[in-house]
Amino acid sequence: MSQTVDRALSILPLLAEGPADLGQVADRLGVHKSTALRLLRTLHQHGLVYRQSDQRYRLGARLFALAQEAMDNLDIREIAHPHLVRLNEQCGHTVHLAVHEENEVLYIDKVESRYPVRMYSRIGRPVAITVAAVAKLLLADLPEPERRALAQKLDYPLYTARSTPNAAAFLRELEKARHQGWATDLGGHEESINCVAAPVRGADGRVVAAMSVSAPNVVVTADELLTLLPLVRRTADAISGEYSGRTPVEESV
Amino acid sequence: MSQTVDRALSILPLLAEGPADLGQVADRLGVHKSTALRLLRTLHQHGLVYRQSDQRYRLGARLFALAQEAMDNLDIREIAHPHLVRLNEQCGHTVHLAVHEENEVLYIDKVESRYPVRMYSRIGRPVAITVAAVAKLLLADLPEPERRALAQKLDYPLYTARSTPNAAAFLRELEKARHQGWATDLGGHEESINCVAAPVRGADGRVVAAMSVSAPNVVVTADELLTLLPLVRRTADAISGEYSGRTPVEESV
DNA sequence: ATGGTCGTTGCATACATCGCAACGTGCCTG
DNA sequence: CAGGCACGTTGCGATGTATGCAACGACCAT
Repeated sequence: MSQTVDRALSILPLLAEGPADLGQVADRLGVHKSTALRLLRTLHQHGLVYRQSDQRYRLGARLFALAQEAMDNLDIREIAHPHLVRLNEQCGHTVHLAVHEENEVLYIDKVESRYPVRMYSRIGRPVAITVAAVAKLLLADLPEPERRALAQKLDYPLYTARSTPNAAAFLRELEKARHQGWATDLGGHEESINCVAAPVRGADGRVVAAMSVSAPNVVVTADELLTLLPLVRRTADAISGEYSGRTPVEESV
Repeated sequence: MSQTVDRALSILPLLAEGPADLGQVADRLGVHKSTALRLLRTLHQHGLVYRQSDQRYRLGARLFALAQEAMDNLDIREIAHPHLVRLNEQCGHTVHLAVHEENEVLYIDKVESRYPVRMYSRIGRPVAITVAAVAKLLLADLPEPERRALAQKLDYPLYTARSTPNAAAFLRELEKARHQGWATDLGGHEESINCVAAPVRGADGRVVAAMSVSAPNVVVTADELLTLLPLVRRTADAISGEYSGRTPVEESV
């Protein structure tokens, strides 16, 4: 809608691929160098890009701060977190919390028992939307026409032999998740990883987030993981209750 | 430099404070509603802002993805990470990695033994620049005039009685760090927390990052923590060697 | 019903952005 | 060492674009 801003913002994903110099930026934007320079300078002033010692530009530090603050503003995360921790203590497996936004599903929290160190590598990253259990729950709650439209637009990469192959299969998965009130991903993303997920609902009953427990085959079989389903659902319901204000934030009675 | 982009980008920190509606954004920008609307729409198209169900705007998901990718592009982090983990295994305390950028110092990695879950709450956040041990090392490496100029510009909040009180004291701290080749923060940020830090240098000898080990008084005294200094310095030197290409990425012989 | 608030649209004007061309600087080459 | 090349930078005039206005429509509360 606004040409100048549009161009300026297009620089960001471009720099996300790696540092670039003025000429490269100008070329890829299809504008004159002087134009690119002015845009980059403005981005620089706001800290969104950084000029490293070799004069090339890369994404700047302010992005981190903004992303942080954006997270802090997601109150669902704050409410859910202690529940996720408790669930993790009970079952020992990796616990995820995800939300849906603009045709993307992304993890906004994660508690991992075994490899705590690698946490940050996933939070904030878009999820494999066609196979992840949490994605199925979040998208299943969309109005039917939107669901169909989205299903058509998506790609269906075959991560494994059990990945959702196409739109029709995906819509069936969503329908199933919708009726069950929970969902699974059995080796659809990575061969040896299974997930069980349950939805978190707001006061109006709409799904606002989804949480899942994931574990590799070598630790527990898919069947064993499914025995955790009641626990996962109870946890999700507890979060729902607190989020929608039904459960007046009590100190765990 | 570019009015339109400048205005658009000013919206981001504004929304970082919390969701806002069109009118609020327009007011705080000092522009007409229709102008703010177009800017917000452009930001929206790029996923930087999100319109929640109550029609208010907040920061969007793309910010997470961008911040992620920005991190991935910091190759110092990738190189350093295994070293941080090893150090953490050896001493058990929290290990930080920080860089300096645009008069800010920020953590870009952290390994924490006891509370892995809260990791994300700090990575990406600016550091208390006047007291943190890593900040002293990073800023000590600046050319003298820049150092003075920066020291004057800073605020010196008294987090504790041992916080650096003013520019003069800060410059003395930097000088000390410069000569020693390491630095400490003994209760300058939080009364009961001590840190020991060492610099990571590039091929040209300039400080490109700094790492630290932090521990609360109740676990180890400041003196005990200081006994870790040789280990911390060795680790930092190992990272320096690998980063500057001196140590050809060997599989730990 | 009705006043008020808020988001949205079309439009004419003013102004900010754009591309151009020229300059400066550093680097490599002949 | 001179010359050429590549790159970032600056000033400027023409054009296109962003701007604010005013009017509309939806929604809520009184």
